[in-house]
Amino acid sequence: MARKTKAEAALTRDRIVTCARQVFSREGVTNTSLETVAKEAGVTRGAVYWHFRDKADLFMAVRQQTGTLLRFDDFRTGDALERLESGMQAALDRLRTDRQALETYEVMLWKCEYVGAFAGVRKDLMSASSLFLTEVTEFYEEAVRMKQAPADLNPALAARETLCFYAGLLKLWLADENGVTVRAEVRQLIAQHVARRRLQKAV
Amino acid sequence: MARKTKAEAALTRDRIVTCARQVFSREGVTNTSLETVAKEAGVTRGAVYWHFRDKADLFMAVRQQTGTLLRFDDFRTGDALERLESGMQAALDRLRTDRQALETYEVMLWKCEYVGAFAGVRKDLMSASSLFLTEVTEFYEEAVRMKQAPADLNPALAARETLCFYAGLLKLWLADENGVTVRAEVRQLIAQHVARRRLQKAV
DNA sequence: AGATTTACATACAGACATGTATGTAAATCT
DNA sequence: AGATTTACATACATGTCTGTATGTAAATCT
Repeated sequence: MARKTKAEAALTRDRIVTCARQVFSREGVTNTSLETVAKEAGVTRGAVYWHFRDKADLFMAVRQQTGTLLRFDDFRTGDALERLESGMQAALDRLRTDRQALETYEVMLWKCEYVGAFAGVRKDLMSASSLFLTEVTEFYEEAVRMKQAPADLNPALAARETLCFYAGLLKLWLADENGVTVRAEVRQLIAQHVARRRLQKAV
Repeated sequence: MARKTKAEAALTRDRIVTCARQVFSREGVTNTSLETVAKEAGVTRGAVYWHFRDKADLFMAVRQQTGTLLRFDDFRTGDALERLESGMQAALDRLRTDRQALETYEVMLWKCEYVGAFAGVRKDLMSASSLFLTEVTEFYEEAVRMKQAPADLNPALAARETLCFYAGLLKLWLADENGVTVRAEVRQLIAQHVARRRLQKAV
């Protein structure tokens, strides 16, 4: 077949990744055949195997194309607790407005089996969790220093609770298509979670 | 082949379910072939198809064999917040001590793709979440009535936050094999989560 | 401008899974 | 005790997916 330009090849690759995400989201990662992905992208499996070693590799590309959902360093204004809240709000906002992010995370949290070649991905996710812990612990430390949080707040432990909250929120939000459990009230939920860590005036 | 007694048949069925759980846990639900399950159980696929319609049906049986992790009605002593905490502590305790529960929940949360025939199971999980919300909301309502929680606590919203916390905790606990993120401190985490809802004395 | 890659499409080989149909001997029913 | 089910094992028919090997024309390199 006629060789494509580098730029064209890059487009092909991108199309494959995009289609892979959609097919993964429809049929689940394991049930997805590379043939289906290829057809959807208007190429043959040859192209897929040219750009990616196997399905796991393609899955990695899907994740990278979307990138990280939660990026605290995008928020540099406000106190530590405000930045924490903004970060989480932005993450959940992105799920609402960015279909690509929505699909990617639904695949990661509900439509992927972390076994075999994918077991490593789970380690990745846990690394991301560790990073989250580090950052949020710092937020809480700062909040305590600045007297915005009670002095007896244990930053590391509080950060772990926030991690659980965030992880569960993501997972439930994605499954809650009817908005009955959490989707309708995400903003309040996040706000409340952070507010509960703020130092209360004596009653 | 020689026909088995009703009791023997029941044992066979149970063995198949048990082995299915183990194989699911090793290889993931989708990657598991009924042939593998059958071999592991010392039978042929014939036996599997006799007892179960298909893999989804078998998966349901695996879930039912383990049952519900969180059962608040096992705890009838103490105030509402104590019962809430006991319930969650017991659930996480069970994961530690009950290998069957551990495997089942690891399969459900990390090794199953909720697509196709399994999409319905996800609805199930969301129904369980709704039930959780109902129960926990009642706990918080009671806590407010009894002045154990601040009067301005919104029970429904607080329950949703607790649901997120619990869901995330389960998921992270299962993945945290090294105990670096949450496993080492579950007890404190749960205690802290509930304690934060308790009415604080004025500072 | 010629040599060399590249970016795929096509073809091949093999494994594996599923569902059903059929057989059968013993358990259970009447 | 005979008729009927039951609890499987066996056999069959079929589809699907994977990975690799090979072909090729145009892009890129020199």
